[in-house]
Amino acid sequence: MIKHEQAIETLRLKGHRLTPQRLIVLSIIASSDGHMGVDEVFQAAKKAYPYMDIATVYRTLHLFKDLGVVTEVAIGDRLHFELTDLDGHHHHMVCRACNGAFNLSPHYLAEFRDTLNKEFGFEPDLEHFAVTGVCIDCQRSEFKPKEKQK
Amino acid sequence: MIKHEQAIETLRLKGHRLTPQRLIVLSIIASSDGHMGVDEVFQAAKKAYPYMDIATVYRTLHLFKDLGVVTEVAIGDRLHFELTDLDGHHHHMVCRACNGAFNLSPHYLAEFRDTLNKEFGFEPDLEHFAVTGVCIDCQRSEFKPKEKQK
DNA sequence: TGAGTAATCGCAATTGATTGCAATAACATG
DNA sequence: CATGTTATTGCAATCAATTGCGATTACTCA
Repeated sequence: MIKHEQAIETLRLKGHRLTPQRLIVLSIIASSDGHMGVDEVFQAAKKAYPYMDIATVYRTLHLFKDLGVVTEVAIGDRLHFELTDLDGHHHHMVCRACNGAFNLSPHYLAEFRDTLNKEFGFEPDLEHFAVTGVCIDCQRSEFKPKEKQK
Repeated sequence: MIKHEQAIETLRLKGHRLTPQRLIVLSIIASSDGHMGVDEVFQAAKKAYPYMDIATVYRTLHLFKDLGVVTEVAIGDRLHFELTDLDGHHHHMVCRACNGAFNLSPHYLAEFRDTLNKEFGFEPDLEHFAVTGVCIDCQRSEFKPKEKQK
């Protein structure tokens, strides 16, 4: 759990307060291996601290995101968060048919970034990049138009 | 206004009804040269048809999007729509500092698509693609962290 | 042309996410 | 350790977007 410690240190260094709410949210995200939906985080946090408020969860996750501690991923039409993968960033391919998320190594985006830089001077946000599409399995099982998860 | 007619034909062919609400929303989008915010469309539509409901605007825009008549672009944290650029698709680079949207020709994405296809069998949705980042002007005028428009 | 039917609409309620504000509590300083 | 300052919280209100449902209306076919 070294990442956990590093994240706390980052908070202190940037002058943010170490509140129990923040530590709880951090430990929840850190103890999950994949990405978590906001409500998942909220429900888990309420178990540890019953007064936890959904607004605090959102504010905390956004703070962590701005600090680079967590990464935001849009899955379907909902926000998900995961601990930032410090050594070995990865991106996501999200299937709009099954909502599955697949990792994509940054290597595949490097060329694209270079081109935008050279041609337009545009610096794209590709650190936390997710591209939607249809995965190979859902392409095979003759594609049914998207259905909302609820 | 040939696009306008084509869009109406598309509606009929797919068995959708030609309601005044749909025709109004279509003409509003068609008469704008760029992309419009949902509320912009709504306000304009109410002038032509005072009973127009915001839910109808959203449903109509989503229908048009599914039919490929309009293209959805996320600018900042809000949805925008524009008539689909049939001959000569383009994508967007959206600056998160000034919220400006710049066109990007599909050529720059072709390579990326090919790679995902070959490596993973993943078919990305790049027809209506927008990448956020910081434009060249905002990079120069020493970058101020994002501020929400409201 | 008129009646039947299913798509669509308007309204109200709901959802996920954000924000204003007064009360609270984390940290710095003495 | 006590006190003051200010960030942060909890709550409620709000926002953009979506949805359920009964009423309406566009279209089909006799």
